[in-house]
Amino acid sequence: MGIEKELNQTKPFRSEFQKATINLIYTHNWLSLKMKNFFKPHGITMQQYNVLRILKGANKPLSTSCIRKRMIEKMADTSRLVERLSAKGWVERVANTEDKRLVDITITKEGLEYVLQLEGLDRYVESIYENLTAEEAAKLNIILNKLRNTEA
Amino acid sequence: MGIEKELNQTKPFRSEFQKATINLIYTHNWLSLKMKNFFKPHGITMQQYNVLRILKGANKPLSTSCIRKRMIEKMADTSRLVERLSAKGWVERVANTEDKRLVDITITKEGLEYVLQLEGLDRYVESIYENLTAEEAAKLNIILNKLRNTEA
DNA sequence: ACCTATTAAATGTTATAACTTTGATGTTAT
DNA sequence: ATAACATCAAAGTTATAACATTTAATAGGT
Repeated sequence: MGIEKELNQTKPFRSEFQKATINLIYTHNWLSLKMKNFFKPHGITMQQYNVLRILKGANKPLSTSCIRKRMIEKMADTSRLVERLSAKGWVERVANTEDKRLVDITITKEGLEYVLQLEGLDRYVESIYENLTAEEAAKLNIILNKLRNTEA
Repeated sequence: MGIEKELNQTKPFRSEFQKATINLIYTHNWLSLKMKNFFKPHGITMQQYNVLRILKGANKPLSTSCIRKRMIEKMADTSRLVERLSAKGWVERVANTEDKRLVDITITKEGLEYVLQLEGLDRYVESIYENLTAEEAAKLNIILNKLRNTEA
């Protein structure tokens, strides 16, 4: 049964494809609720954390649009998201000298410390997946990539 | 590579679990963008469609909280969602006589016609999954259910 | 019967995702 | 060189998801 039961569904799914659609949305919801609750006491949203991690990983200034391209969930609103991070003192914005349309965004020392302080996240993520073996997680990754038609 | 490449990521993932987390969020986003674009020309959101389908499947009046429990994405705001459906003439609200706290919500004839008119959705969903075999979709469902620790 | 706790729906509020427009640069083709 | 087009960030607007509060009704314990 699984998902049908959780949604009180009376009729079986028409196909495994239809079921997978519901299952993906439902599981994403289940997962992101957990993640959100993890981040909440730290005073940061998943999106904001994502941007800080991108800047940390890049190790160089990135433009707003460049950040958006790398975000897990693309947002039309990256400008204001960065604005909020800047208000918290976690990033700095400097106009790019070569292309005046661009704004170079850098993570500050405070922002870096903030991200590092959240390292407990990795352990938390592992704990979420306690029901799956590494092989199953790998299989999941392969199937999701194949679904989106990219190489595994 | 797969997801790392799509996000311009420089460093590999720490584990298949971490990768699966990103992959689930990213794939959900990819999927729901497709779904949203499918629904948009029909003047309805995924959430609203979900509620109409729940009412169609139930074949009897359901209370607001009952609908919320069956929704793929639970919303605190089901009251107002139903209100919007009612404004469009797709559902009707009647106070429950036995328990006056409850509101019985029924799908109207117009709402039913509206849902039926969207049946092309099934074909569209199948087309999204053209990269996966039915076996792979089934495997995906089993892994997702196991992740959430429900029977497959 | 009475008090308390619980449940349901609606409402008020806030933050933000989604969409659109604007204005400033930059690029390309003629 | 210039016109047409493309790109980028920011700002305006709107709809709504998220959170908290309110009001009403019911259930449960004494």
